Amino acid sequence: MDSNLVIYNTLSRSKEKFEPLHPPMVGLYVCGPTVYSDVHLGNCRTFVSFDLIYRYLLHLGYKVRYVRNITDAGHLEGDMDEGDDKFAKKARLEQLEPMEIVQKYTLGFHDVMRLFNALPPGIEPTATGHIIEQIEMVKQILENGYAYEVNGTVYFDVEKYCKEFNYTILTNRNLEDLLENTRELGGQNEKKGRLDFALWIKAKPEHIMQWTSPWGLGFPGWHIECSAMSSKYLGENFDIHGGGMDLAATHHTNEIAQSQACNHVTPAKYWMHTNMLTVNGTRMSKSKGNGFLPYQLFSGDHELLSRGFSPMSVRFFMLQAHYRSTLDFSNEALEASDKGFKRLMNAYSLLEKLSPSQESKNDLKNLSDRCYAAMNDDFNSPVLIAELFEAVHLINSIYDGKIPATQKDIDDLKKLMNDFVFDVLGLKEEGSQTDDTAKLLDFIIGLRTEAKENKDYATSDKIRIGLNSLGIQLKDNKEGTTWNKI
RNA sequence: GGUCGGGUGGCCGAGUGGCUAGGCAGAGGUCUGCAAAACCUUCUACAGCGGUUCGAAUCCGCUCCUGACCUCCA
Repeated sequence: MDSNLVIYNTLSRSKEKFEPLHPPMVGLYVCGPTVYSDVHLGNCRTFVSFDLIYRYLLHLGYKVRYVRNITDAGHLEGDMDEGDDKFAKKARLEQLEPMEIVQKYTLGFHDVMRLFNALPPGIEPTATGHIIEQIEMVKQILENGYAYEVNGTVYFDVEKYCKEFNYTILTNRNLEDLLENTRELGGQNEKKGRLDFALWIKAKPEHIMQWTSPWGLGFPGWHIECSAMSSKYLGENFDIHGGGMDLAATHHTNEIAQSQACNHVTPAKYWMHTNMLTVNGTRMSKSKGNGFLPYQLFSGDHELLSRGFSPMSVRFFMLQAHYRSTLDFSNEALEASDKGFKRLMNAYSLLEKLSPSQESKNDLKNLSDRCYAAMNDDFNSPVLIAELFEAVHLINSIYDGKIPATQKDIDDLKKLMNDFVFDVLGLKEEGSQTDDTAKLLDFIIGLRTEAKENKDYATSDKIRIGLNSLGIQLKDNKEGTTWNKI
């Protein structure tokens, strides 16, 4: 299990050789979605990025336990002192039970992940299913002296924590600046320090989601759920913790503090953060209202889109950028990716039709090595894709009879494409045709070939153009006519 | 205001001291009844100004522009 994988660790702000704590096991925790509305595309990018990471770790032979939570409780909205729960609020608006909201959007999230061909995590714990664990953790933090209770709410004592630990270790911010510049929250403030955050929040009587605790009826703070669930399933110290970059400064910073205060150990060895998806250079986010919903993208039902794009084209589009770079979203960029993706898949389908030669000068080992080198360099999928287009070029040339290839070359190419296109990048062929369609098309193509042989080009063009308008593209080659969906 | 990132050809995006990815689009050609596809060729950029160096898109400095976080967000 000695891979040459190098991972960028936010903790050190540098690339580090990946050495799991207990090889060949790898513990991977990713902050999942808050299920009070539809996932937007920015969320999807993060989960597609971690799907790539998960898939590559699996491909290398690691036994990965992948945990991704569902936040379905206690996620505060707006001012902390109001103690409003997002689920309860949305429920009032839609006249639904909070758990109906949770169920609806959890199912929607899973549907979208399936469309993007993202592997499901091994464990997908919910915050509401782990109230006891969260309470236990809060109790331990209180016992260790890093928290205090005020009127049924428990706060984490950041200033005390700072005396012993580096609170801003993830983002390297200056503590005094933070103290000076953090917005003073309005209303009567119960907190001792401005940076203190809630571990447990007292619920108002009308609050629907609430649980009994040693501090009365309430609900957990946002940050504690990830700490409780990651340590439950992966241990107090595990390999990789991931999430969107926007979580680093607050959520992950507080997770580290909670784990330190509770278990006296930093939770994860490697912290990985994926960058944002932007629209016209600005971050796509729920609060900005410029987020795309996945179904809008698939159907083309959005003012910025000229048409719909398939989930695999979008996945390919995302993978053409590195996970730590921002990716700007535009109709034009999607068109480009869509064509590139189809070209890649077309080359794959040609693999079955190649005829081998006795000799060749192809160096498939070298190409394969370059593919691994790309992925080993912090999961550099854009470089991997560039290498795969080398393979596309080679396959096309072999098919055209311009470059000879032995049967072994062809087998190696198949393995390369299967390994990287399907297993690692997680792409798949779309719109799989039924046998009936294929038979039908073979019949129609036969008619057209007859027409062509009779030089009845009016009929053959009519068939070609007609099929084209139905989304079937015909291609005349030396050996005959092939077709593919546009 | 503080912290951390960016600015790469028509577009998207890698690279991060010399070998100057890749995709899409554009141009020319081969093939073809036409078309498409494929192949070949071509177009060849690193915000600006200085500096270091034999050599810089890559390192350093300054300037300009821009993004994220600091407040719920992947």
